[in-house]
Amino acid sequence: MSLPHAILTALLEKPSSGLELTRRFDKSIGYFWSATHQQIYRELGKLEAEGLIRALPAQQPARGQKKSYEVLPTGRAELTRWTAAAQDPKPLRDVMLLRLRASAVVGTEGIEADLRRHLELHERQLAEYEEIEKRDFPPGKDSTEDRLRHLVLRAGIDLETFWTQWLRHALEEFAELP
Amino acid sequence: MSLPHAILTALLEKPSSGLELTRRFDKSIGYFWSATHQQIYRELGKLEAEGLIRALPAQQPARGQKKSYEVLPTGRAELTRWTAAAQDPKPLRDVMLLRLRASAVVGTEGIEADLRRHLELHERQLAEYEEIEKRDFPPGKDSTEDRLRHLVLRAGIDLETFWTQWLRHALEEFAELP
DNA sequence: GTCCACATGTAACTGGTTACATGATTGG
DNA sequence: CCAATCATGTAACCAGTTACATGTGGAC
Repeated sequence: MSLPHAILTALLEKPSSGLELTRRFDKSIGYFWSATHQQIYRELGKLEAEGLIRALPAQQPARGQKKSYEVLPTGRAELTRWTAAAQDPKPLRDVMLLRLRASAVVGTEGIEADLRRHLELHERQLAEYEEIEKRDFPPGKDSTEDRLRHLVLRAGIDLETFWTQWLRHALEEFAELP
Repeated sequence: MSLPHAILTALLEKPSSGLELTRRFDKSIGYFWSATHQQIYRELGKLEAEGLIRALPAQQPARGQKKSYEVLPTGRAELTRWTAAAQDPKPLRDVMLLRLRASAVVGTEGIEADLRRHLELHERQLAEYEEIEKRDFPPGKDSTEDRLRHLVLRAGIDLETFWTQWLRHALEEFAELP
């Protein structure tokens, strides 16, 4: 039950239409909560039906016509409640680790190339995050909002750093394998 | 499509019944691919229907009777194929980061306590992993299988280390917030 | 007028979660 | 014989994914 709250957050930052939301998810929020346009439209419908958001009065009708939404007070209240409520961290689920474990049983043939490819992907992601940090959080800016957003970006940077380091370590191990 | 391969791996390590698998998932493999007994039974049924595993001939019938499975050659081949095949890393999805981002909009009331709780949980998990490392991977043991399994455990340790450090950093930031 | 990009949606499917049902075995 | 535990399973639901459908408006 997190997608509706991701949408509420995005809409509070700026009222938007479904496609605008999709685009913004591809950027900032999507870095830690991705969503496709189908998911977003479905969820917008539900949120409107529940009275947490409403369509901005402009062009009403349906297909092909842009429809923007804004958050209602009940929606803000729900987001506030959800943000403060305790939630357990989800257990890790990682395919590469599973494959590595499987390779201990069926052999390591072929997996090394994909480890290398993943390393490249994570290096690219890390570079992108560091670019954003340089652009959006130069030293000195420190409103509460900025500090919180910077903290989230920091998690992304540190996570990608972890992966690149671990993947390099893994590749070294592979180089030594008989 | 990873649960069947997680099960194949576990069954190759040791033929087991559904409940035994569930227990072993709660330990080793479940640390990076968790599954409930319902999922496991469903998947065992599918794998048997596809001819990748078979029930060990012992007691046949149904409810209440233990039923153990072993992997057939086709199953091993499928696992080998899957392990070597390239797969893209899944984009990150983390609720706590989303909540932090939301708190930049609706206020930080209440979230700090849960950050603290998560820190404790991750510290406990880290301690557990380090215990396993001390027990199962003392310096010197280094068969290929051991090295691969150690590599996977290392990822768990480094990930939990990342989370504890990041959460401590986050709590320090909160302490400084106006 | 036709094509393409923009924009909103529907439908079917897959995988994971939650709640519950049922039979077998064993210790008291 | 009864309760607890072991063991296998069903059903309903929810969220995310994939494929496709439909309408609008502007560029050429």
